[in-house]
Amino acid sequence: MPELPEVETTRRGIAPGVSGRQVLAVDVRQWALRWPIPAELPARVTGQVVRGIERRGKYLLVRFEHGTMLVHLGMSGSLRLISAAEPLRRHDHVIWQFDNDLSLRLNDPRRFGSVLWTEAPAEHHPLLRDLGPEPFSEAFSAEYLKRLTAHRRAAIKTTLMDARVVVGVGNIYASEALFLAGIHPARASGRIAHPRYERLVAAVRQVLEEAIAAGGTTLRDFVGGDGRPGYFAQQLRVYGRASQPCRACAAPVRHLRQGQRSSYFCPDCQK
DNA sequence: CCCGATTCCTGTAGGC
DNA sequence: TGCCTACAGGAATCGG
Repeated sequence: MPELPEVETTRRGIAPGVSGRQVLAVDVRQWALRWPIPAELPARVTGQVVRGIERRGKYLLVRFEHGTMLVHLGMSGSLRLISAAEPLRRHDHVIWQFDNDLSLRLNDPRRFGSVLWTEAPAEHHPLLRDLGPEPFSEAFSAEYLKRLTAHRRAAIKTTLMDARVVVGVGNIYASEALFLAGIHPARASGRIAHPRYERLVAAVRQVLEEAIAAGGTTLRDFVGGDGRPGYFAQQLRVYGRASQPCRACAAPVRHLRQGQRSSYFCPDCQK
């Protein structure tokens, strides 16, 4: 599922093929995604040259001279850069045609993704404005987490997945990071000592780095910009491994439901 | 302010 | 074999 590593993998996969290229046409076949695609987007983007592609949290920012296109992959979305001659697939919702005979295609069976357009500074966009720090930035620190959660009773797993706290960490990597940090997913975030937050910050970074290196995690839909799946699923320590032995201590991994979401943890390694 | 529940969507797996 | 239900999950939004 597209969390930070999958979005970053996508960015790295498509950036070389689209940066500096001109958009010849935009074909929207399904306007109703998580948010409606702005009606003016094809006209705004057509004819412009891609200046570069950045990432903010799970959003891709496609920079043009006169604005920024925001792309979010939701939970089943993928972007592939392929030959313009390739036949369309089911759930290919948006097709960008470039001047190098390549086309970028957004495929999203569940349509939780979004494609938006803004001419204001992108960081002012309502969907980006309240985002927390990037996990690899200095702003994401034990001090920051400790202060932010001082009086919070919500479970740390839920807190980690809140994009206002830190961006990019979804359901899979939240479970993985908490395992690495030795913290129980249901522990109240306000009751975690500073040294344990130090471990958590390092764990979040470690698991995201490992996943990026593996090209992301593919459980079902995800493919990178080149159409290949990610291979981090094989390295998952607890996610999806209920009743299988913990890779550290062999105790059976447990499953827990937190706010309609599945969490996985080792009852011996995580307190 | 905080926090948990609900909501959008489709494909798939499991039960009977 | 086929029907039905549960589940997967990012994240905005709503209600307490």
